[in-house]
Amino acid sequence: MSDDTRPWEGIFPHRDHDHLRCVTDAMADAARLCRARGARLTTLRTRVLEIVWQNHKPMGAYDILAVLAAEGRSAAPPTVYRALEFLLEQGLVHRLSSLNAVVGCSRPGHAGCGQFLICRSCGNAAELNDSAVERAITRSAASQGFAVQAHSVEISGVCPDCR
Amino acid sequence: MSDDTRPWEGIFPHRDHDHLRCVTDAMADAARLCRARGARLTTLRTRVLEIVWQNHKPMGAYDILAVLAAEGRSAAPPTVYRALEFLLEQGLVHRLSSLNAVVGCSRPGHAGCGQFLICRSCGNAAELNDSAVERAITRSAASQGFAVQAHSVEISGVCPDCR
DNA sequence: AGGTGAAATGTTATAAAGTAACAATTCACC
DNA sequence: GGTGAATTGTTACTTTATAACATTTCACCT
Repeated sequence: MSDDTRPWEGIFPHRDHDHLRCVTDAMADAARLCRARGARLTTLRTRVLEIVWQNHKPMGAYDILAVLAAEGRSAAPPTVYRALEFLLEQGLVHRLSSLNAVVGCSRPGHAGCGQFLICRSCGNAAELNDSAVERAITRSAASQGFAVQAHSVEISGVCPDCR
Repeated sequence: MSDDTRPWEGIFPHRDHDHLRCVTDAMADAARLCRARGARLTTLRTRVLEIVWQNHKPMGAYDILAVLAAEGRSAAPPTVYRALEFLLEQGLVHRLSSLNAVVGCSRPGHAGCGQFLICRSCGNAAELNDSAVERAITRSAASQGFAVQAHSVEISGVCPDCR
């Protein structure tokens, strides 16, 4: 079964996973996608994306701002919100509205907006992309005659490592 | 098939539905549930619930505050947030984090936290309670070894009336 | 009925999250 | 190198939410 036909399920970030790999992959994906689209992944936007990818914990705009400020970079709220706006448009990060925070997209360039498992203990979040969930939601809305434009699924609980 | 075994699907609020009935039912349910639980549904909390039920549009805390203030009642943000905290605990309203707003629970006293269809055109929101969606989410989380404590499903689009 | 303590509400102040508006700078393109 | 659009800097502000403490109300007891 090819990677494109099998529903992609995702994995909760393990305590001992190779996170450097997460970061380098994410940055490489971002660069590739933006180049292909003619979107400008500037220094600032790159840095904000790196900060978001520091770990798998959803990060608030003001957390990002604090990191930028600590680096001596001139930064105010709009600096961060505009960079995030770009990254959201490009599908490089996702916004978790239940946390007022963003997290790196683990599968940029692919369709679907994912489901998010958020651990209340360690704070990590995992992006799933379960086609059964997507289908159930699409069907449920369709049964009401409702035209879906976007949806968010945010699941709060305790991850395997923390149990 | 009884009402308890059939998955309850919900209905998007129709333009011409009998809204007075929505309100009286909701207030009666709330009174009954709180009495049964020994929870104190005070005058203020009752009034806030009525305001939330004015219509099917999710309402922000400061919108509620404005209504209370217009009625001459002494009100500040904590007044509203505390009333909402109570109503949320009792499952009488739901919070839609994508809108920073709350909406009346259309099936108080029943399990499940529902899925929400939010119309971008008219602003109305409908609570569904699709067991297929619930099941898909539960399974998806379980496949990751993730213990679900709560989840939210917020679906944005266009309702049947607005199409 | 009056006393008592916990729950609820009032009040003031402040924190946290997000945006508007305009100036300065950078960058792709010519 | 010149030009205009996109990006970033900067200031000020709006919206959303909470902390802390004072006051009032209410169920419960005697």
